[in-house]
Amino acid sequence: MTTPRQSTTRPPPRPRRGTPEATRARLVACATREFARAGYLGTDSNRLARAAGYAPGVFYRHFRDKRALFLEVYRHFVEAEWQALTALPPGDPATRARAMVDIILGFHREWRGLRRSLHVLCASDPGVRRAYQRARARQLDWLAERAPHLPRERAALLLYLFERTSDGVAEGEPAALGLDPAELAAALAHELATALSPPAPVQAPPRRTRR
Amino acid sequence: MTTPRQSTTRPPPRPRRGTPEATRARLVACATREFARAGYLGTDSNRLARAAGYAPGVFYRHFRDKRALFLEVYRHFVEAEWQALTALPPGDPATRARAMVDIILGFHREWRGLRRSLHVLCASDPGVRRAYQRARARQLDWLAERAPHLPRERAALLLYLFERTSDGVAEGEPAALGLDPAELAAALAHELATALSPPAPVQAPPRRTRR
Amino acid sequence: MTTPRQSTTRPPPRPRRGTPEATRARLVACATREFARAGYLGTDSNRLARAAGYAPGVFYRHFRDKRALFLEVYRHFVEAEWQALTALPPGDPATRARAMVDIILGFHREWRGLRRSLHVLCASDPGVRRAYQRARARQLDWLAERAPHLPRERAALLLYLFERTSDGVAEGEPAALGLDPAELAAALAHELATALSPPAPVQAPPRRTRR
Amino acid sequence: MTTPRQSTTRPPPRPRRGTPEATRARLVACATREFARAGYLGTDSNRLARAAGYAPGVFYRHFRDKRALFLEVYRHFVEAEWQALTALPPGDPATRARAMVDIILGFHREWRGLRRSLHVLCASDPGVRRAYQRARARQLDWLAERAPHLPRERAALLLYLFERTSDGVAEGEPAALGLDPAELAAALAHELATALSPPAPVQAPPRRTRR
DNA sequence: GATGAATGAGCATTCATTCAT
DNA sequence: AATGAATGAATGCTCATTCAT
Repeated sequence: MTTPRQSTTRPPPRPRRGTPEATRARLVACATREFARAGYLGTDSNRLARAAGYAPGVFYRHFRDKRALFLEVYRHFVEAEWQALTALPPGDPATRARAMVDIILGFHREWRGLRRSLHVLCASDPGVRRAYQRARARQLDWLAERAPHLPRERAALLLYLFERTSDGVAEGEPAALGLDPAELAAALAHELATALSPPAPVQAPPRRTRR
Repeated sequence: MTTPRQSTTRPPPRPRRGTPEATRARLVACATREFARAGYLGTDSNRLARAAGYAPGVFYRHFRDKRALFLEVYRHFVEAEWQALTALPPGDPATRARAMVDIILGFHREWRGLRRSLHVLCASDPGVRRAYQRARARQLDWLAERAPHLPRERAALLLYLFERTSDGVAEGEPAALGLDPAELAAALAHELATALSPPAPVQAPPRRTRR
Repeated sequence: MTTPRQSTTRPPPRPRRGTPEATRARLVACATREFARAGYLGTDSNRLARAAGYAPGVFYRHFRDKRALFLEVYRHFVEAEWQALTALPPGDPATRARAMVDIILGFHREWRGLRRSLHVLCASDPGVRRAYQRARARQLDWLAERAPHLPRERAALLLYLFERTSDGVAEGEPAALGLDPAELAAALAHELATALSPPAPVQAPPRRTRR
Repeated sequence: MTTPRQSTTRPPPRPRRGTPEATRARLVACATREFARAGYLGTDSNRLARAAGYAPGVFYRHFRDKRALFLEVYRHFVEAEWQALTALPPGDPATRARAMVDIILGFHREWRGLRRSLHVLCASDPGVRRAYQRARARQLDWLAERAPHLPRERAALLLYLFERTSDGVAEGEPAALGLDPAELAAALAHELATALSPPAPVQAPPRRTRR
């Protein structure tokens, strides 16, 4: 999942008594595709194992249950997005912000099915909710570090805004709302650039420091 | 559902040969509680009927399936929130914005369980997704009318921001993120007031790059 | 059901507090159509009442249960076929036999759906089985009277042959078996004519008593 | 089902991780008993699995649904009857005919419950109807081959006569009709012997109008 | 007599999970 | 480690029948 390309991968090469790590990795990789395609509720654990070329029982030797596998998949997703974002070369805030927006929107669009599954599980499983919130906290810490002048609450709003908007765009909501997705992306980039910019340099005349 | 008070109502008074409308209403009311309590996936149609004091078969006389009932419940929720918001007395933008934020946060907190169910369904049922997007479009239209100077894209961002933040606050995420919910609410109110205010009065010279 | 014509009858005129007999008759008439159309298992008792323009409860005021209604319908069917057969004008055996075959085949074809329902019920309900056997005994008595020279066992075989063949033809089995329905009908008529004919008048020399 | 003996077998020995074939076979065997005992409508897939000593889920690993299992059972029945008939030693027509009648009557009596189920399904399920007609066509072909002088239509009548009469005898209809089952069987055997006999040996000049 | 809301046992089917092999 | 047959609780839904109005 290093790349969001939803490769039309052929049936996996097939293992045969591999290392636990390899088996686990294969399960995670295939589950990612399955969850993205059919959703968490639409995939049964037998299929998950079969998709990776294993018998049903293998699944439970490597994961406590279906949820645990999903959490692993989610972790990978977060990690991949993270990598993509932090791999960005330095540059002026506007350019960087734009690039980040594109990455984020791309991830959300590409892995829409996974995001849906995440919503289902966050809404129905406290454990996943916690894992999700942990990831969120990590993002917030990162953002706070990058923009020390930004109040933590405002940073949180920014994250929320990004998350919800990205999901909405990925789901095609702009069309349903009569909006231009490109405009939405631009507005998002603008918000991010503003937030990441140094606090408004010098003699900001009246109180309009806000953002 | 005129009030978000989640009354810990005891087993419903119990009917006995009521009108179809009354039965339907009772099913909707009890289902609201059940969905809020146990979640969409945590109840089945039999239980929903029993919760309202009926036998399982009754359910299918009034609703095609569980989803149809949920949509009805959701419609009620949207309507109630709507009523509460539009019932607000006029006043200066800041005060109004604050009141609106409180209403919205209140609804989301009170009906957290319902919101979770909504997320589950939006993520797994295209039909509910559509219904949800319709409600969203309606809100956007309303906002656009109230703040004609606000570009539609910005209005959409505002809605997204509100929705996600409200859900987050309702879920207790601020604590997990080391944030002060009151601060978050204040920031939200500030955004709303700004958006609803007339477009920046006079000779705002150069720096008004706002976003 | 005096005539097998499957009239595309419009929705019944609708009653309103009629005599018990009229209601009962209406239920029987409409049930005949419904059973013929959707089969016994494919028709639920509510629909049966509704088809006749009544509420579900009415049904049980006039019939003990669905089965009882079917028995009534069956009785009508038997009666109608009977009437048609006994209404035939006298004539030479061959002509009469042919006419009878045509009547019987017509009835079975027209009321194929009803026959199917009869098979379902005969096979699963001892009560219906008994009613059916009673009707059969009556036919046998009639035949025995008409052809006194015919051993009762042979008469029974003739009845069985007619019943099964007529059902088969009505179901379109000849096509599936590579047979000509007309030939089948002719053969049937031949059997009947032979059976009804006086015992082979004169000096039948060898043992070729065959029928 | 090699023998029609309806052994009053006790609860099956019980398996424990058998091969799919063995499980399937066990399901078929037990379903045969269940269908014969309680009828097709009188059992459900859960019961069928339990009767074979399995949990409900097992059923669906081996059969699409109850109907598919029944078709399998029916196939076995047809096959068994077939085997019994074709295993008959050669001999003179009359003796052979008598033996065949006895076999057929025996099968129908022994598996009366199965035959009832077949009637139910033929009358309510087009798919089973087709399977049934295919079996019928096969029998007809066989008969046509054995008795090449017999017009196909007459052969069909013979099959129909046998089927219906055998079912009737198995159901005890002779008693209800005041008939002697032995006589019926004899008459049946006579018909068969005649049909199977070579076409009337020598100089039968005029009277052979019989088809 | 007629109504139709309500009943509730029943049924086909699924699927996460276990465990003997 | 891997297999896959087996589990069984759970779920959505139907429909013959009842009975309060």
